Amino acid sequence: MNDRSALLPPHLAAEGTRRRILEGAVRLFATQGFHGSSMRELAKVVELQASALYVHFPSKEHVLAELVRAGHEAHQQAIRAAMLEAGTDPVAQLSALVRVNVRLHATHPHLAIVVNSEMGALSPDLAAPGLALRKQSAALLLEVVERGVARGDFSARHTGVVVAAIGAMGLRVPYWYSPQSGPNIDELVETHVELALRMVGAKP
Amino acid sequence: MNDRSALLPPHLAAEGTRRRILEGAVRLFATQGFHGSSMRELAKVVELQASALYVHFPSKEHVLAELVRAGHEAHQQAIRAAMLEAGTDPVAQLSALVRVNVRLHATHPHLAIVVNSEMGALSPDLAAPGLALRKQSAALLLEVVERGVARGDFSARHTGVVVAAIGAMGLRVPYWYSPQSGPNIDELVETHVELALRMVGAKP
DNA sequence: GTCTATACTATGATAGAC
DNA sequence: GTCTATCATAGTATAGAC
Repeated sequence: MNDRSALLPPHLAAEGTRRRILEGAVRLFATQGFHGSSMRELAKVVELQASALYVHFPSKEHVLAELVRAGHEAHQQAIRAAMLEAGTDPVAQLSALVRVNVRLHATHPHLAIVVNSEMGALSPDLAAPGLALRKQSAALLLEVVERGVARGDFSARHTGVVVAAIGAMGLRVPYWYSPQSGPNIDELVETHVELALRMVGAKP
Repeated sequence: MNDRSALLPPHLAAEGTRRRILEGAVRLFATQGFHGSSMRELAKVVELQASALYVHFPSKEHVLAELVRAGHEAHQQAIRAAMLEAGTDPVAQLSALVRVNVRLHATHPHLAIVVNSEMGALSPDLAAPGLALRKQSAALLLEVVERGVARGDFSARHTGVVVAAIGAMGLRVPYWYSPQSGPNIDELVETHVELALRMVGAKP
């Protein structure tokens, strides 16, 4: 987790105070958790009175919901773009998915942590859209791997476990990676691509 | 996460009401988080009044601390036993570490989730012992992999990233795995061993 | 849009009877 | 060891002035 990395994806539709609130919230929620952060704390970070927050968001939960929504949207958009460029080769498709997933998690660690760790604090209604996108991404990764196995490009046997493991290593990146004390982001990404290809048993 | 799996490791030194409190707490903290659970909720789960909890633990934080302590101790004990049986072969050592790590996470999912997700809620004093054990386990895994590379058994290049990825896939197991809807635990464990060996580029 | 003031509730924790 | 009753504080959220 690096303090200088982008807090929010660049295309997030929020400006001025609303954006500053979201930036404060993503840092607070990532480090202390949603339930471990209060509206008063958030107000202090953004240099407002707590009551002023309610002009921009109807509740604390809606602040989290907006972060989770933005995170999932950025993720889905990145995946979609990557897949369009990847062609039909399973090796290229898997590489593209891992590449974009790890890069996003490494460049937006706070948001990734909030999306991954704090989504359970949302009511079912507010969590549903994110869960749907998540399911979709997982299914896409599984399809790519199973198609690779069917074509003979990959040799993995328990594809469900392999896909979970590939997802896991990307998911955990924001919890340990720092561009200061490790490889740069390009090396991190390409190492993960190489790992994923080994995990599915891609023909060398 | 499976409701019927063991909530606490069998050797935990707690009986009677104290143990029931810890069992209720590990379920509550795993599903709602430490800050998302109240002492009144915990009391209701254990069928006590909230004030009775303070006879057994001086504070809510100490309940969490005891869970975290027990989790780390069980983990370290299991790793130690596995390494003693593994001999000097890096392949056998890495296999043993992954095997025991994944098995523990799969058989005690609630405790694993609490240890991994809620430790940040502890004050530095109460978190320190756990952090030390964690660092030790991570260092051991890194040593095994680097020794394997030095001996020519493994071919991995960025060992730090590879070790983080191997740890990540084990860490995430309790968040997705269910013995009902997937492979049994033995298959899960052996699949992870195979994945880890592929990740480090073990000679076939 | 932001402020001050405040309502209302939930929370961690304690006191004292049994 | 557990109960009822209670305290003190912190929490989310609202009202109304500017």
